[in-house]
Amino acid sequence: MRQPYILHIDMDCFYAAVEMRDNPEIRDKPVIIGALPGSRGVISACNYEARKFGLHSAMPISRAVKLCPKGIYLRGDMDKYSEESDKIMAILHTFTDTIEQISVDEAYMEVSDLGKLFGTPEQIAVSIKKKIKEELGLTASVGGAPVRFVSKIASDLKKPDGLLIVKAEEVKDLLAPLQISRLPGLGSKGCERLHRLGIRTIGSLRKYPASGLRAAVGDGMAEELFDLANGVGYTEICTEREAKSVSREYTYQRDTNDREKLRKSLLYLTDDVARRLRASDLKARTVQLTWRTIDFNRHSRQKTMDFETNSSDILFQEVEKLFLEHLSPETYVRLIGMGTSNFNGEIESDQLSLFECKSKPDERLSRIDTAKDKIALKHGEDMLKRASFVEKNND
DNA sequence: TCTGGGGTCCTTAATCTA
DNA sequence: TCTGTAGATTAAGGACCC
Repeated sequence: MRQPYILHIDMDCFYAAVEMRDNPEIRDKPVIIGALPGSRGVISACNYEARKFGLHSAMPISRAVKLCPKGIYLRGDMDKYSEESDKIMAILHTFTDTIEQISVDEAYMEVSDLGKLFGTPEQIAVSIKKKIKEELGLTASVGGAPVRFVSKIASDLKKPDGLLIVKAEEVKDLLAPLQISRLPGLGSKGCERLHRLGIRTIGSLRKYPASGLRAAVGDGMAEELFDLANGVGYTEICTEREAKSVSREYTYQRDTNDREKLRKSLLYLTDDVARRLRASDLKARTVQLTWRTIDFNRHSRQKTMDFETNSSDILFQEVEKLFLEHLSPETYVRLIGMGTSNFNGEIESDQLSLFECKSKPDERLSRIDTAKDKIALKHGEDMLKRASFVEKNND
């Protein structure tokens, strides 16, 4: 049987790198992409200059500003990054179609069959890096291994602009000294549990008595951890992935229990989700209302309908029912969101739902109070801009 | 002190159904 | 028809990932 070999391609601080390429004057400064100072939010990406100040992705922006007040803070331009991402994927597709895109800046590719055409995995990795650099002015780190998660660890170990090719017989030695947090699926909670057992490195996990680990984390989890520690993991590349849910959420700048404001936000969010469902030719059976209370706890209520839809009106009716039923007027909310899932059924795109046929566009828009909102909705402006507009005007 | 947004998958409990 | 049970499905929340 053919031995798989997988490359993991990961762009270096992607959003920040695109901005630095397009604005050379900020190249040597700390560049932070994410929420703007003064607002609620976190860092999406930052460059290595910013990291020197202790900044990292997911850090609250308020903390980032304290650590690095003179940084260049940018909201970021997802459309631009998405275009760049398409170009990167196009470069990867010049080598093979066995590619699994994980996010805008990351992908796995299977290269074991490409020897005759493009050379060894190392030669392919070098070519990919060179092409991305020459054609897009960006750097990528590439890791290679017979197993997916090891290729990812490899690319990560050599960041930025790195390359590490791991042979099958080298996998165990590479993993042994690394922290268990490098393993996929082990986040802060999982690591804490293992740390309590005295397990800190992947090597020590490998040597831990099986019975003890089973008792601590359960049979299934223990088996999976042993596999990972021994370099055993997924090798399949999934070239096509179907969405299982589509959702949208919004965090208020100030916590609120204003029913009309919450309802209006839900309407915007639902309309956005429904639009995306229609664009993807999807219809959902399950509707979910999500909210975050001031203690930062998340809550959700969902309902599965006996029919499927992508109609804004019907989805809003359902999510509004959940809202009225489960979110008490006394509850202060910091985030509200709606989601859809359960896309099982066959799509008949020419079959509009009964409700949608009956509902004229202007009737839908009449739910929204201001003329400005109507224009925004018609022109498909970004939902968050609209939501913050409503927020400002309601405050 | 402060903690986004959009996802996936897993666990657990409750409910439904054969 | 009643009861118990096992398995499937649904709902809610937790953990994780980028």
